[in-house]
Amino acid sequence: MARERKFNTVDLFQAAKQLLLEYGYDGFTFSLLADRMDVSRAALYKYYENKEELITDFMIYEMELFLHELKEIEKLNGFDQQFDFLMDFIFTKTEIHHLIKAALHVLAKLEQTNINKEKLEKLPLEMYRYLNTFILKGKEEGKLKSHIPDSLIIGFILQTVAIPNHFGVPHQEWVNSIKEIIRQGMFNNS
Amino acid sequence: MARERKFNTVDLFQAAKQLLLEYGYDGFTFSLLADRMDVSRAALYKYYENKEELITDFMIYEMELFLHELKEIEKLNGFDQQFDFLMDFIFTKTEIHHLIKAALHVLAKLEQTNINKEKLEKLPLEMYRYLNTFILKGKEEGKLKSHIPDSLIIGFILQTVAIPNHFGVPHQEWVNSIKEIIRQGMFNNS
DNA sequence: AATATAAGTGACAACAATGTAACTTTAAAT
DNA sequence: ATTTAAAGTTACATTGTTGTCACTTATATT
Repeated sequence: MARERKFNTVDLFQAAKQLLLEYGYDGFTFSLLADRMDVSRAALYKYYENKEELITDFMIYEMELFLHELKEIEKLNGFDQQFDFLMDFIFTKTEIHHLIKAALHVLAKLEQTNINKEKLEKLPLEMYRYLNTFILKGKEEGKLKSHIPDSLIIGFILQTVAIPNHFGVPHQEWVNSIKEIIRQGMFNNS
Repeated sequence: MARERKFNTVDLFQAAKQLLLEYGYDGFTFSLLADRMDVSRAALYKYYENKEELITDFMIYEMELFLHELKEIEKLNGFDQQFDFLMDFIFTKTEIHHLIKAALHVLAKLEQTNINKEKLEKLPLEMYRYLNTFILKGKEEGKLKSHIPDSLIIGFILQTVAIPNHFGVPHQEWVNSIKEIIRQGMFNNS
């Protein structure tokens, strides 16, 4: 008994993602999104009470997807292979880093009453906890230095994707160098 | 023959800095700044044509200050001491990292006509060039691995200040661990 | 004391985003 | 064919920022 929908949620999130990466959280508006979806602005209000709710919904979707894909790591044996997988994986998902940052930005402003707040707060922690088991494995296998805090190891690895390649070093060389620094540092052994 | 000024540029920049870090570039408004300075909004327009001009002026001031203080590094002898100085220095100036990011954000939107554009573009490069001589020294002394791109080494070091310390690791342990990772990596030698 | 002039203010129009309410359209169910 | 209800649109009031202009205030110079 209802009319056909002009757009689906996945397409909407796709467009929202592009706009968020292009304009940032503050630059993102319903007008922009409505235009891009060829739909009236008011139509969006049928599904989302406001910008916050739409964006938090989108972020939860995006981070769950990321976490789901990350779990492929379990299929690999041994820490070394998993380390390589993780590094390559996050470099195919550089956007997630920006989105997580945006998520923190949103969280700071979020109304206490927002339904999504709790869920959105949990997801980064879940990711950390998940990666933590990976770190633990590395330490148990004697691969990772045991005296370095787990959270720093995780943060360090995730942060590398945000290093700006101002001078256009070729991607593979860039990634390989980063892996080497993480593994053995940038100093020569003396 | 003129009335006394209610505020000076340094105080203004101080307030602007706080507001920028608190609200981000987009959240920063003349109303906010005027309120904080106990001055009418229109008064600000006597000195700056718009938000862009004020913020770019401020950023140039801030980055020049940073660069100036960084040059203390020249008083130290040998790469090892300079490395330590640099690491400690950027950790006393974590805001500069956010400001540089904001600067890039501004640059992207800046009108071609903006007088400050050229100058603002040059400063990060100047900083890179300056740090580059430091990197070169490390390579010449045989301390730094010569096959890792200079720009990555610099970016890597600068980026470490942005790693979020979600779990509140004590500052000194945090910084020391970062130094160790940068120097020798997070893997055990095998 | 008079004056010139920079410093500062208040008020206005223009613009854009937000959220809502009354309306129209479409298609499935009866 | 009629009804029903969700999908979508148009139009409006509200809010806040922006930039500008005419105006007032204060002070150094004459």
